[in-house]
Amino acid sequence: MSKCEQCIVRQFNSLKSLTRDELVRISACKTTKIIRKGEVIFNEGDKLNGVFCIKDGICKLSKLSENGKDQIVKLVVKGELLGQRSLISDERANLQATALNDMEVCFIPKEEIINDLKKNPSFTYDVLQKMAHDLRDADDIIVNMAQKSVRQRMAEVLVNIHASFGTNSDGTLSVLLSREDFASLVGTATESAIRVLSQFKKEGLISTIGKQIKIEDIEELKRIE
Amino acid sequence: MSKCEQCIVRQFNSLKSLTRDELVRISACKTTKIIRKGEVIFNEGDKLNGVFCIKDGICKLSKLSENGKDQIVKLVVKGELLGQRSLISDERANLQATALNDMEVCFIPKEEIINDLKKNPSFTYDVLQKMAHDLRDADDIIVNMAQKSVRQRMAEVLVNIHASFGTNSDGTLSVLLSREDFASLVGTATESAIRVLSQFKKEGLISTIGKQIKIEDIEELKRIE
DNA sequence: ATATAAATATGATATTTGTCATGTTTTCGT
DNA sequence: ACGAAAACATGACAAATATCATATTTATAT
Repeated sequence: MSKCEQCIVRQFNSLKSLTRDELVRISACKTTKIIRKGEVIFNEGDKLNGVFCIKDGICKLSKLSENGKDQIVKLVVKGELLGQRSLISDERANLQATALNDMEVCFIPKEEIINDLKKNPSFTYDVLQKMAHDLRDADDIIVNMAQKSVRQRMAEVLVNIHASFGTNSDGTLSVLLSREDFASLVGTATESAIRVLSQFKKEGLISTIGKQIKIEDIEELKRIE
Repeated sequence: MSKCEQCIVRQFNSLKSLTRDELVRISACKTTKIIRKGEVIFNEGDKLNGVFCIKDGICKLSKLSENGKDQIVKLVVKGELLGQRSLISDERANLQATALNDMEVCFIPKEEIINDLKKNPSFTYDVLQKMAHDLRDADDIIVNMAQKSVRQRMAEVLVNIHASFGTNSDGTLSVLLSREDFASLVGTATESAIRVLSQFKKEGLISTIGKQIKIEDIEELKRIE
């Protein structure tokens, strides 16, 4: 099995602040899992007994609303940790995590990592900074959801995905989402999401290759505010 | 000047995890301010050189959207800290803080507290737990904003204010908000907020004494989901 | 390869919400 | 106590969005 000390993914998340000894210990008890596209990593209400370090792939964090629709709260990619909020609050998961493509994740048991959180201040501070950043993002999303139109939110979602996750060699967005996922990110009905995307296409802001989306005029998309 | 070591408010926030020595040091350099209702404590984009500990009163954290409307993200009351997120991220304030009634706050300079944050793991862990909790709340608000109607959101706002901040002796909500503030919490136009509140009144879910609101049927309000 | 299911797309219509206009009530400074 | 300003309230209408119906295209299992 691969070792955490040598894992490049670590550089992108808070685990980089662990000491060599801590890493060796964690490496010894972690388990690696392959998760197929569409599989649920954990569900709302699940008791998480540790955190997941995403070695490869991407997933969505979503929550089911009373109206029966799923709302995506965040996309989490290779390099990031999953489940740390629940671990820290010592609560059951508030969100569901679902793989958007095939993933490879390492599971680190709670007991191993919670100790480091309480003893290694630079690790804790790193996790704290990450969470402060997530909170800022969440606040901004609240304002957008409350004050912007579906068209504006869709434009922002496209720009953000482009900025955060980049493109394939043909210029299409590297994260492949269904129209339903787009709707769930924007917070609208699937039909409305499809309509807005069709409109963007007509206006030459995006183009499509199959279900892949390519951004053609990012400046104009950013101007939709 | 009053001393942090003896301040009861401390028990309600992360400062409770500081050692006696740390408290004495902080107490010596803090400054106490009176802030009048309606006054801005800090603005979006301000560089915060410390955190505020709210000794008395309540304020709103809001953000101006491009459409010119303010969105309230959170209400912060007596006992809580203000500005900790910006401090940790080392960024300018993302939100504006405005007093909703007369307040008394203590300002603790950044240099004094950041050191404790990096050296005292139990303090850091406490701040981390607080932030994890805020993040969960924010995620839930995102889902509500995206998926629920104005009527549902208003009902939730009323129930939450009732639960979090309680009532006066006559049963009216202890936090007095303008209709505009209600609109800004719900994420809707002021007129729409007024209309929904009028409707609730007609239905006997709430009653009003002047601009004070009294919840008459909380179970039915909770059922509006 | 083909049947079947799922995802995408679009029109018609209903519902929700925002905007503008206007009137009433409350608050506040002098 | 009084007048001006702000906050509250409500109607009429416009705009945004959801819902339902129904094609069409694409993916999937056998």
